[in-house]
Amino acid sequence: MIIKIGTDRFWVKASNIERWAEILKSLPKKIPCSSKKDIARDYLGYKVDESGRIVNADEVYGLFGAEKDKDSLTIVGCNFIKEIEGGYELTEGATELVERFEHNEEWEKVLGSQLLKYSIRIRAIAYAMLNGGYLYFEKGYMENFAKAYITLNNKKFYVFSSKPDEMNINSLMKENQSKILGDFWRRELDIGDGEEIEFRGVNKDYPSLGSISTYLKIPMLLFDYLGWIVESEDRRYILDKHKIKEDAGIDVYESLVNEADMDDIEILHKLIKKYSDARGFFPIGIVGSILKKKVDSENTMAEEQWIDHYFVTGINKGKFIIKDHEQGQPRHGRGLLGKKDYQLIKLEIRD
DNA sequence: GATGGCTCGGCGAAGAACTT
DNA sequence: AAGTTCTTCGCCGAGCCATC
Repeated sequence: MIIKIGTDRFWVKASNIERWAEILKSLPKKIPCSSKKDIARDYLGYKVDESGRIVNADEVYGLFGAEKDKDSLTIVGCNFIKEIEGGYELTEGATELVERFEHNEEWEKVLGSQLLKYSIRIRAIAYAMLNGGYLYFEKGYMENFAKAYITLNNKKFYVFSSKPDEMNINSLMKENQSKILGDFWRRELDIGDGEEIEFRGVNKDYPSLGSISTYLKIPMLLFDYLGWIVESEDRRYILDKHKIKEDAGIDVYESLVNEADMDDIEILHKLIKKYSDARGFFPIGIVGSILKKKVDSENTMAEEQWIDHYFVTGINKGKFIIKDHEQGQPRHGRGLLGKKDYQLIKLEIRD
């Protein structure tokens, strides 16, 4: 599947982070109209020039999501507004943003989270900064974008550079295309887990690099404002894993982090989510077995012992609290410490 | 296959910041 | 002060797609 990537466009003034929330607030949930231009002109009061183009169009176009045409697929923006029969509608993310904005309830986090979910270039940068890479600014955060780079796997990516012959953001986006596309777009676009994808430009093979630093500095400022950016050592900046997990949500975090870089607790969270029933009970034998294979496979301790040891140690340290337990079916495997009535566990994990 | 409208993004000018 | 690099801004040519 070839996915075309349009230029990432955000609100125009970097410091004006309310702009998108304000725009979305003024739109109805369902917008009957025939084009983006109509939304800009009829609902938002933008001027349109004599040849029919929206004046100052950047911040409008960035709000839209993916567009499927006959045989091409283009991601044009952050998926706040999407096309439906007879017009457009606000997405879940947009509705939540507006709601939180109206009550002034940490709406900035919702905005940041949406960018992490849907902006491909932002996902590429966040991916690098969460998986062992760091962003280097010679003179301090957001100083001199042209010289800033991200180091990942011993390679330097000049992610804000518009020079096509440098290692730029397009090179970074190629590093792990599948992960960078992410589950959110996958679900939205109905692209299977195994399906190969490739990012292309809208008009050319490579996505546009024009004014890339102007555009990308806008979310970089938002992330700093949210406290997501930390300086790890001399001018090397990374994303704060805990804050991203807390503020943007565990799903967003996991969609950006390689399993190899997750710790046992993160993987445990993931497994519990996958294997638990609606009440939150999960089969400890099954989850424990997968967990051992993922985080401690070379340990020669017998699996049953390992599982008991892992959970009992956690309980004794206060990291895990058993909220409830019950007997399961034979298919649920062995219970904790071999006890039948501890086959299914409901666990609280304290980070 | 041709037409026309709608976007996209390239480009260049001008402004800002930094060097020499 | 003049040159140089970095950044922003906005115009408009041209590519893309829908429609006929």
